[in-house]
Amino acid sequence: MAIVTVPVLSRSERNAMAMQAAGTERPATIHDIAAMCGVAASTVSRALSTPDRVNIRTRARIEAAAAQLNYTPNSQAKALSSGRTGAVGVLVPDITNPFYFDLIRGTQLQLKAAGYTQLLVDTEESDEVEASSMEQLRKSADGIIVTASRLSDEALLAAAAKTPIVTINRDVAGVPAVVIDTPSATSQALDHLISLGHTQIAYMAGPLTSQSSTLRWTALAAAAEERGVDVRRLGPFAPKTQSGAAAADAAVHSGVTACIAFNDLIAIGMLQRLRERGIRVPEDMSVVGCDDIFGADFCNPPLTTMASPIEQAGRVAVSMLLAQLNPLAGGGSRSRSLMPTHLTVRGSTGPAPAAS
Amino acid sequence: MAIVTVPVLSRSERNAMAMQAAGTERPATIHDIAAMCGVAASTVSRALSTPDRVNIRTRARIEAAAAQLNYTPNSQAKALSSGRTGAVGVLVPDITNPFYFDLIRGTQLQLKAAGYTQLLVDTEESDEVEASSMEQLRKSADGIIVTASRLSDEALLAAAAKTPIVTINRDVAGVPAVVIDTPSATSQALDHLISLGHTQIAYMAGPLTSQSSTLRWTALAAAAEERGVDVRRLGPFAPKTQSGAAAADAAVHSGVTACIAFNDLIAIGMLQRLRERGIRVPEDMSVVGCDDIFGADFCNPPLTTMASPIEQAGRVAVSMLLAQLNPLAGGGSRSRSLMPTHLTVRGSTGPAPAAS
DNA sequence: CAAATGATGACAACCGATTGCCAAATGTTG
DNA sequence: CAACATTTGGCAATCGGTTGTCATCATTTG
Repeated sequence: MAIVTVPVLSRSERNAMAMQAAGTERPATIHDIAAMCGVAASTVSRALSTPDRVNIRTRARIEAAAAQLNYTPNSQAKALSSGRTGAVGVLVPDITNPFYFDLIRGTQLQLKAAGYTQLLVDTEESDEVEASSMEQLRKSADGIIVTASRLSDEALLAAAAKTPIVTINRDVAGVPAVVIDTPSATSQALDHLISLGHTQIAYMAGPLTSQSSTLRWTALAAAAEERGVDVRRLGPFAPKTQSGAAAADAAVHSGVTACIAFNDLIAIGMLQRLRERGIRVPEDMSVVGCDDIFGADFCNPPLTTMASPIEQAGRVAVSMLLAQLNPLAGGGSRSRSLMPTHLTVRGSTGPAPAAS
Repeated sequence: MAIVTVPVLSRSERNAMAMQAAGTERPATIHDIAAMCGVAASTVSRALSTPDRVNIRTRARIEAAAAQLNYTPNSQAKALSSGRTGAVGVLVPDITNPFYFDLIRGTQLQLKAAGYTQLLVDTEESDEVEASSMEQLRKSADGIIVTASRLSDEALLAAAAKTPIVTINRDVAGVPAVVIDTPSATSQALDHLISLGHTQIAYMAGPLTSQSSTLRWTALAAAAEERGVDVRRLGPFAPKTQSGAAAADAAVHSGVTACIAFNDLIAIGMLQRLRERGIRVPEDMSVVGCDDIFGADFCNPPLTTMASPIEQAGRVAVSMLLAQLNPLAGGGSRSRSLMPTHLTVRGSTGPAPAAS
């Protein structure tokens, strides 16, 4: 029986063969550069990451070779040895919600500017998915931005101990957070409605698990008491336009003349339903939304809403996270950032109808 | 001078110390499992990835240990050695555009279902950013979904030779593609307008680099000739609501009674501008959009538009890409998928005004 | 009972980078 | 010119897995 000797191939030989076979030019590695320059791979690594550590002449040679081979470091390998992945996870409860479009845009822009990659994850409004995603991201991302978390305070705190985290619209002591100050805008909305003569007002609540909704209601109820007007809470309603129909019906049935919705989606859904039912906005019913999402300005009528600097919130969250990741840059990173909001009055609010 | 002997620590010892020091429980590795079960790390690897290759009893022990340690494989390391990252890049020209929201949702859902991670990248409508992103993703993703590419046919073809790619709304021979059949819907839109008595119609074109816009215009011009009506092309206009103002003015100035916009954003922008100028829709001017994005149903008036199965297109693109990645599953993967569209008539189109 | 067969699991190389440590080369000073 | 200080760059271990190869052990068969 003949013994077939299989020649042992060096890395570059194999690479060359692979290229020949597949026609697919394999990305260059530091070894390729090292071979080309006649130095060790470690020197190449240093030349590119710690330039001072390498003679300026060899560095120049290496840089030239790198450019010629069109070298780009393999991020996987980098991540494995250095421990940092250059990626940041962004968790949103529902990509469908336009609110998060602006947020995602903000994080995306800021992350890209800092050379990071964005890993977008839809947690489907589920705390379980959220928890498992975070666990997963712990290894594949350097940090996580969690929006409108559905997790318990304890769970969030525990997670924050393991991974750098910044939350958005979820305030837990000990976890850096960006909070959009809609509760204060809620009072403005109430004053706006009161100035229009409304005294019977409803708050169309969001999900029970939403801290934002709770905070808004608390602020609203306090302000209402203070001002001596009647504000009742209806719902909860899912933050989708479809829920707007139920919300509209509930509002009409309750006899109020104005309502403040948890968010613009519900408000826009209400507008549609009210129109269907022949109830005029704002003549018969005033509607205030929250967030000023895409569409709030061109719906019918245009929506009076509490404008949130959503995209900016995303950017700030990224900045806070990056400050946490690279403490060197100084500038003591604040652990909490409150984003101001303001009321944008459009066509969906008007004077209260004469008492019937 | 005393010689201090630094004890050499084993991996697990170091790990233990790190845990003690930081209080941060480091994720378990196959080595931890191996140590716990008294087997080699490679055996653990096989037990988890090639179960048949390992005795059922040891496998059970390993699985138990893995569960107890709450083991999750490190995706970076996996990617490094296996060559596959479990991630798919999704390139969109502009995250701002609501069209891509639906698309992103579709890809996200389908990718997650298949256990893949989505890497979202905004190419900012720039061919350079697009090219560099693709080069970057070549190593950090198993495949790429490119929407409305700004690259040349050659560049796309070259890229597709190096990485599995599926394009959306960009048809290049040799590159798998999902194409939304808006050109055919354009003819339907034309017929709809003709049936309403319009004879002077404008097409508000999108970016010159957009193949979709060109194809729609070609189909529209052909259909117009066939039917003997006058359709002129105006623009190009950027696909943003802000461009709608210019588009509206151009349409009015050209004297047409109806226009078909490249997409809903332009159409919605037009509606706003026309309203500002006191031009009634649809009494004075009919407007047709394209895509049926979020907001098209509740703008004022609701927009007649060519409805695209956007989310579905995203899902199909993912399926095609995954079929390309795992050819084993059989089912000869088609290289081109045409998504049907249809006209959704709402309030923005009406009978042509009596000749003035 | 010995030989052939197959199941099982350990060893070690490898993926592409980073980094501590050390030796060689270079430069400086007395 | 010797002694010492500094660069400079290579070696090798490491990150956490995967996978080819091979020795070993148990089982079946002649």
